[in-house]
Amino acid sequence: MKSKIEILINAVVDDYCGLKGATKPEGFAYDLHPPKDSQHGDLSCNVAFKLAKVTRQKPAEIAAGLMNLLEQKSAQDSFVEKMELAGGGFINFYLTKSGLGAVLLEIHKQDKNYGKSEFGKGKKVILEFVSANPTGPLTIAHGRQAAIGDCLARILKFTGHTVHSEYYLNDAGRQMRMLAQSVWARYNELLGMEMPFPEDGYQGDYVREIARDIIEKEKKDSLLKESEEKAVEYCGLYAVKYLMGSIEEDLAKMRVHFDNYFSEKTLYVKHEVEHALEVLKGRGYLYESEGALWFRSTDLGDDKDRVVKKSTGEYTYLAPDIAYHLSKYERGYNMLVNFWGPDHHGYIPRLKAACQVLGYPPEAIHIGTVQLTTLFRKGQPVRMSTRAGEFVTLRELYEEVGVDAARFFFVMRRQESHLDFDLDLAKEQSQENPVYYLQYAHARIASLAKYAEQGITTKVDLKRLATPEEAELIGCLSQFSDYLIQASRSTEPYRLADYLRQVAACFHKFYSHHRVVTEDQELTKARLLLADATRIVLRNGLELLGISQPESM
RNA sequence: GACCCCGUAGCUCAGUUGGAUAGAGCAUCAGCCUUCUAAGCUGAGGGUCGCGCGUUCGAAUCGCGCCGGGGUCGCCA
Repeated sequence: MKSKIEILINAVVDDYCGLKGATKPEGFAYDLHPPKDSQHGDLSCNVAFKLAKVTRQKPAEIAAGLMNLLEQKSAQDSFVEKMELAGGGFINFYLTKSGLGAVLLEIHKQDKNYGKSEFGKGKKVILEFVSANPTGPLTIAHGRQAAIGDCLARILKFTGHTVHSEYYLNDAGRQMRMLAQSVWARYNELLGMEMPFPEDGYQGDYVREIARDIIEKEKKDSLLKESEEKAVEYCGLYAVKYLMGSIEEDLAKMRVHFDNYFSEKTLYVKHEVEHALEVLKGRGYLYESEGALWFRSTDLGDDKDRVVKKSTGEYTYLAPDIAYHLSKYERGYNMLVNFWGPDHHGYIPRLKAACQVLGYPPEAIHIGTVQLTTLFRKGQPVRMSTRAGEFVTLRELYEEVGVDAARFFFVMRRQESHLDFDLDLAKEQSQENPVYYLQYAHARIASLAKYAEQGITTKVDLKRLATPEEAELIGCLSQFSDYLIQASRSTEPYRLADYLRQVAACFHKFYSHHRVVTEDQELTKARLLLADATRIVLRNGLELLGISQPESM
């Protein structure tokens, strides 16, 4: 219904501008959505306010002019009950009951596709997230990034983007060497050899487990016969394989999907780092100073130029990263989304600068951080320390609270905000737990199915859905696609979680005010259709969040 | 010192990118199950949207300046 009114308004705006001799600016936009207060109709439009700047008139005056034109055009339409001027320039639409309820037929028809859009048509997105170094198990922080990234991937696909999700695997560099040496040291230790543990080595128990694994499953003590260089290299490769196996298992359990794991090492092997620096050089963004190579990132908004190749001849972390992003560009992706930990915050300007040199327009680059999570137990923060090797892993978390609760809690807040994660609440099967609130609504509806003897039918009299609770619920359901587009545009999946809570709230309210199944067969059919439409929205939405949709609870 | 993020009810947070009288949940208090799932619903109390200017038809939202909290600033990764 909304789209029909939108078409109407667009036509009228054009006419009106023509009448006033004004030109509608490029990208002219206005709002049309259900107002907060249902007294203001079913759909409220602020187009007159927006036009005020164009025609330089008072909003109320414009609104009156638009109303005239609207009345002429919509005389033959049956879905608008009445239109009203209000609030100094708002145009409010009151839909007929069948006009309002028409969305239910649409939902029923589209079913699994309801909410899809072509918003992202033509956008090929490469979505990079988690990218945790394979130097230990995934932590809570990675868990949040994983949940948010995966939800966004699902949402972007649903709104018409082509999406490729990727994990950048840092399998080269200093941290890898350190890991290899740590494992090698533990290997020696387990075999009773004297060997000092590296100063900045990884202390966690898992390092010893990897060493033990090598001894038991692979090499026994044969590494001792190799040269140290070879032995350490072997330990490194084995450790990465071992840890990535564990990481991939965690991600699979969390229902997080990656289309690809991109190895940093291949960038060196294929000389893509040199290639990337050549590209920078060719475009005039590279210079030499103090024996090092610098990227002139200040030209593109960074506050300092950055070294890409040290005077020692080694690359900095930035060099392979530029090469990686060049690969993204060369693989044809025209939109970049990266989720990083908050510690990488200061790194964003330089990479954005690099991406612009590589060919991305600024508006195609979405690099954001996901803030940390603090776990709470019995009202007290759970202490986590990576250094001491005694941190709460992602695995411990989802084994304790379950994947549904973990995913929901991780995405329910704006990712730029710090998250307080209440473990007791997430486990509690009670009214306080927000994830159950949604699932409960779904289960309640599912239990109604047995009352629909011949199934859900669309041959219903929509006029029977006449109460405020029904109108509110229908209005809410009709906005699904809007919220998904918003979530896509802002790359913020929490907006979907928030919307679904609204849907559930509207449904619970409707359900407790009115009986669905009554003696009145016509009313029953109409309400069953409404309930089923709600089920479809909840199911599609929960699926996008990667949360199960129980039939009973 | 520079830059970034945050500041909304006692607590945790929304607020549809500038729209109408700022909303939820928790907590507190008072109610609702012989009828479809009470993991739910209804009602009450609770606010200088950190402070001050400005931009305009209109500001919690945008700009500038303060105050308060957090973070980042390596030829580390």
